[in-house]
Amino acid sequence: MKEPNSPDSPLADLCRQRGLKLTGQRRTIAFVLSDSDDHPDVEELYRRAVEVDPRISIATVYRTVRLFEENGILQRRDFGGGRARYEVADGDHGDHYHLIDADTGKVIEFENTELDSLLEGIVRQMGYDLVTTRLSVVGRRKAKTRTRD
Amino acid sequence: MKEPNSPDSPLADLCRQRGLKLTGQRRTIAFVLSDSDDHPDVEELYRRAVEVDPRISIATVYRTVRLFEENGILQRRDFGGGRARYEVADGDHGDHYHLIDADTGKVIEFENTELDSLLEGIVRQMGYDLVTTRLSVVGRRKAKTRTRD
DNA sequence: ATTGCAAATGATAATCTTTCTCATTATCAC
DNA sequence: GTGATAATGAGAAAGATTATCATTTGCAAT
Ligand SMILES: [Mn+2]
Ligand SMILES: [Mn+2]
Ligand SMILES: [Zn+2]
Ligand SMILES: [Zn+2]
Repeated sequence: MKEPNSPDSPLADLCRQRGLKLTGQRRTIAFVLSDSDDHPDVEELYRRAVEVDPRISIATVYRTVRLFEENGILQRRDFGGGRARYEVADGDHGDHYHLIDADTGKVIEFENTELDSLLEGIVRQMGYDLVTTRLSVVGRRKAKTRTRD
Repeated sequence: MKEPNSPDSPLADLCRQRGLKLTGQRRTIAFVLSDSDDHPDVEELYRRAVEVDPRISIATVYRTVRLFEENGILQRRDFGGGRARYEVADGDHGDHYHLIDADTGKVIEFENTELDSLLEGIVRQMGYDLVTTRLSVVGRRKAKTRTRD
């Protein structure tokens, strides 16, 4: 039987670069993650992975996101819904923050270098080196025009 | 049997002001919270409450912190340890942020008005009103002097 | 002070997310 | 290809929080 030899996803390559064993399941999950530009939780990743390869278990998804996070491939996020959410570390965009729409739950990303350096400076002034910034703001869309009753 | 008529804690008064029924358990939990200046989780609150009044259950502590949070009396915090932590809203100090020592887990509070207004401005510029800021930074203490091996 | 009723409590079961266990399977260096 | 080793699948287990329900309690009206 011939292998189609389809090119691996960027994350699968990263996986190999880190010396991690590249199993079929990891290849699938890496592909799904490379293909995502949102912030899926494990349940959602599992759904997407099963569509690519049905012989995958949710236990492996849990294991894989943990492995990828420990190896700097993924970033874990907490938007307060009780389940961890993930996104690719160093995708096309670098470090960024998240604004969550209070009414819809929609996640909007933003960057701000002034915020970066302000936080860095505050922490330094307190005698610490900044390791991690965990920041998300919840906002409600401003009504630009008053809606009539 | 005469009641000592001990004065209620600030939080118990707040509880009454909000029209919440002031049970013995709530009085105890309110006292414990008023007496705390750290960020205890429910398990820890339960331990402290039991020392004041042993006839209290952890279910009631869970219920009460939720009630207090819904009524703006408590603020829930997430420092990433898997359990929610609580502190009095509008204690002697107003809104503040948290720096967590990466090595010891110690929580250090800080305020910064520049940070307040920068976040407010960023969110406004994106067309939203700021509802909640969820921010904690993890830092590692800077070694001021090199320790010899 | 007593009564009555709605609300709160205690004990424990259930839920939800994540991790662990262990027998089976697959990867990859040789 | 073979073998050592690591990964997987299925389900149990863990840990935090919420739900259930019979019993108790606060408190407002009498
Ligand atoms: Mn989801
Ligand atoms: Mn604790
Ligand atoms: Zn993001
Ligand atoms: Zn605090």
